[in-house]
Amino acid sequence: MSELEARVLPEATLARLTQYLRALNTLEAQGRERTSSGVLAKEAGVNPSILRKDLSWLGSYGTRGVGYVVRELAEHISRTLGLNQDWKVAIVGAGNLGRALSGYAGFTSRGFNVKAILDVDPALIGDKVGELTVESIADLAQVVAREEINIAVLAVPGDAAQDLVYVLAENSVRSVLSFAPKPLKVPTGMNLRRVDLSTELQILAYLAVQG
Amino acid sequence: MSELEARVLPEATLARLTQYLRALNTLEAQGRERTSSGVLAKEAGVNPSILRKDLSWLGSYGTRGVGYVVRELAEHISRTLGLNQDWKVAIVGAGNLGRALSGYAGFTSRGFNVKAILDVDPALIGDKVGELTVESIADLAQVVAREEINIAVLAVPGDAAQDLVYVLAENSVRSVLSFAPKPLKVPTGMNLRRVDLSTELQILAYLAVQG
DNA sequence: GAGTGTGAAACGATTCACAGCC
DNA sequence: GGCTGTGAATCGTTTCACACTC
Repeated sequence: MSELEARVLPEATLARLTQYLRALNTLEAQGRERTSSGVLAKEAGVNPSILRKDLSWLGSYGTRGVGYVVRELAEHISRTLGLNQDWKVAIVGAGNLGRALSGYAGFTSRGFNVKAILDVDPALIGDKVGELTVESIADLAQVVAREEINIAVLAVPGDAAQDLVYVLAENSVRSVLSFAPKPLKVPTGMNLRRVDLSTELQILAYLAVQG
Repeated sequence: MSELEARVLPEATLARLTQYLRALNTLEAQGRERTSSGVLAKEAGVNPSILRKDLSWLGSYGTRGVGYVVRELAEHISRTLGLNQDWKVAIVGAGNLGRALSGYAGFTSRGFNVKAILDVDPALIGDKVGELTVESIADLAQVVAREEINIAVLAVPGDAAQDLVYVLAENSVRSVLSFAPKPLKVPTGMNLRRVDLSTELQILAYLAVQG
């Protein structure tokens, strides 16, 4: 049951790097050319110590006694995260959530382009969603090839999700973000991340009871 | 040691308990009355060892050499998570995401009821979203009181989110699930959890480059 | 024999604290 | 003097392994 894959960056570091990037953009928008781990950490909502440790995975990009050059550091993190290339996203599932995600700003920024939206339901196929037209999941292979999809977002009910993971894998989609409430098995070589909204609510409920 | 010591579940355990609950429901739907840590762990996508350790926080509810009674264990986890009470949810932000969430099954199950949806934009106020009518954030205090809201879901742009956290806190909403891309400061006593969709995509992008 | 419950070991992530450099 | 970069200490989580119970 090895999760395998020699991963260069620790998972936790990876998640924070995206926050630093956002914080650096904010600082740059404010006209700041340089920053320090203290300032940046505050903006990103973490402590300076872990920030420096995280950055040390990328090599030495700061100057002792001075700090970091905002643009330089942002560029370097971007490159590390693979954000200097274009990502083509397909949304699988054209229900409420799928439709909302297809237009969601967080999904259409920084190199992520939603290129297609698909569904199984014949009643939905042909519908316009923003600039896209809902296509059939039966045509997934063609859609993936045509749009050169490299990331899929699964916004379908739990039962359908597992099958779709395999279909996507067969069509060389190797990165999937799932909103299905169930844990999914993934073929080796596929990266899957889950966002589980009802789990989040349940955790809040517990914390509220404690509070 | 002390019996009076507040027993707080580790965060990681808490997140998994919700998965066990879902797995138990699946098993119950299959007509199974009893299960073991092995079977349950497989269904929940974790290893049996951590499952037993997690359950040990709740006390001893299994039988050695036999396993667990499905319904009994589910009931016990439910109670621990505070799911035996009713939770009244307000969605703040009636854009695409807010609308989608208000009808999302994961949000309307297991004791969570979406009771209100609010926005700042006068153009949206009065709109129907499912059975709800969009109300003004200016009326938040009344809405919270009227519907006895105890959880808020923030589906607004990043800049608006921080102010809203304070407004919610002033109105005694102590649990918030935020979809804003920024880390937010929270007043003491407030529980906030974040779902950051663009971070998830960025992590996938990195993993894809690695793989 | 089967499977739980739990100390102890291993692992991983965070924080501390300071040497090194500007 | 100020701030980075990083080993060492700490803290939290997961895995192991086995005593114990049915």
